[in-house]
Amino acid sequence: MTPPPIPSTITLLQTSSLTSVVQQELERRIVQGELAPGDRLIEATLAESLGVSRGPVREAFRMLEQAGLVRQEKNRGVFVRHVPLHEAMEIFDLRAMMDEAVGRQLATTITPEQLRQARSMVDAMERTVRAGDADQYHLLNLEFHDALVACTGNSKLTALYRRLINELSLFRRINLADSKQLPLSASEHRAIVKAIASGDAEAAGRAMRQHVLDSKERTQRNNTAPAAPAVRRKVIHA
Amino acid sequence: MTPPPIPSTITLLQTSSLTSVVQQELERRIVQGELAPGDRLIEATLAESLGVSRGPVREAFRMLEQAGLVRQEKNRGVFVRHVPLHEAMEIFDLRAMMDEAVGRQLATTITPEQLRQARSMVDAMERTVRAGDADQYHLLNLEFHDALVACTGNSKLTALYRRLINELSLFRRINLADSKQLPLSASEHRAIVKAIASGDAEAAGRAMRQHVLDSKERTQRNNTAPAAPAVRRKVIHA
DNA sequence: GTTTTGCCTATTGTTGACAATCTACGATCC
DNA sequence: GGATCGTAGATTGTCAACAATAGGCAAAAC
Repeated sequence: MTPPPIPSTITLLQTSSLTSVVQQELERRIVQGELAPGDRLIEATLAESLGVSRGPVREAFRMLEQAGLVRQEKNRGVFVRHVPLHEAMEIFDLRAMMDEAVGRQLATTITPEQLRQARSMVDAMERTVRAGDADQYHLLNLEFHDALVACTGNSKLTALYRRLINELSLFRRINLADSKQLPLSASEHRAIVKAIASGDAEAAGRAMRQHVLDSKERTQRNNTAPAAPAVRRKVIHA
Repeated sequence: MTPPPIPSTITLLQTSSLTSVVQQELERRIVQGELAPGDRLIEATLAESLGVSRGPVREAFRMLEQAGLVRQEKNRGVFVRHVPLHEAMEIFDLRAMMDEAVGRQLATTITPEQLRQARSMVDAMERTVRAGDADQYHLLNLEFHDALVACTGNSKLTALYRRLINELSLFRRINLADSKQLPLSASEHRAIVKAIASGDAEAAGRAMRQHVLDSKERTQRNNTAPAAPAVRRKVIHA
């Protein structure tokens, strides 16, 4: 009778359990930085603030743990995970691997429509560079890479890629990169799209791989103690 | 007073919650095939048979869901996941990617001890080939590749790799491969170790990649309908 | 003054009960 | 005979209560 009974409401009730809602909300808070690495998540507090009981919260914790966003210590609690530098480096290596494969594949399989979208995203990034808006650039950068991965149609790859990006967001000073380096990053994006458009798989793969490894390099440098000349700091192991 | 209070017992109690035990047990049953794709897991039944309440079972379900081993339909239940051919192919592509990177890296970083172990595993596999024990070969094969990945020291990579292998075990007829092909697979392993030992990164990467892609190819062939000569089947999209 | 010991509180681990939903089966109607 | 509806049983979703553990604080011992 009611033509469009707002199917979104139906699917919402069919798919959304309290657990999944809590999981998504916590994931959002963690990835966006509202909850910082090391923060402790208290079941009862969260449950009350979200208006649910502890059960769904605990189940959401178990999901986030598998996703690598929190760490659970028995009888002690749940903490937002701390991603150390060396693990961030590992993740960059994995990204380099994946993005190289993405570039290679897209060089031969990308559609005109996808190419058009990629170009418009690069355009948008160049505009934010000129505007000097580093935060916005960071967002567009994530979207750009995510879109390219999604273009491959490999859902497994896409899912794993997104997880890695999520985890990487737990690494502290990831992109306080000087705004000096934005133009460089943007031009690399331009080159990537060009290589893909040219249909040269090897070149596209190389461009993607190198872009990620450059990003890794920059992160490495920005997070390595400048090491005061003659003084060596005491190293504290976690 | 008690000299060795069996520290394993202590760590066991410190780390093991009912949830984690249930999770491990279910994972074992699924990966080893005791629970087959499509099987329904009933909370109350499992809880009773394992001697726990439904809470820990539900939490374990949530973990297994994130690991890709089960699928949860709201209000309908939890089912062992069905990995369709196309997804298995995606996983093989991811493995090809990862193993190529593993080969490249190990060519320059493998230690003499690790090399010795790899060789002894290849020896063992060749013995099972001569004995015609396909099941045992399959096990050793998994161990061999797992060991190589672990040798890289990249824990993130290792964890993801293991997850993919786990999921792949949900793909039905994965290795009913004719025992005719075992010698071929074994000789490829020999070649891989040789390439790694030679220190030639490119060659080692190629050998690993090709080995996985061959495996993918064989799986593809074994699972594609023989296609009655002149008749073309209607394709059903999921 | 320092260390040890024993409580006390906050929080997590686990359980059982209740409410909501789905599935199957049989009765009713056409 | 076939389709629709309604009811019953089984199963999941959610909750609140109980048990067990960890961490802090104060009193006692030295």
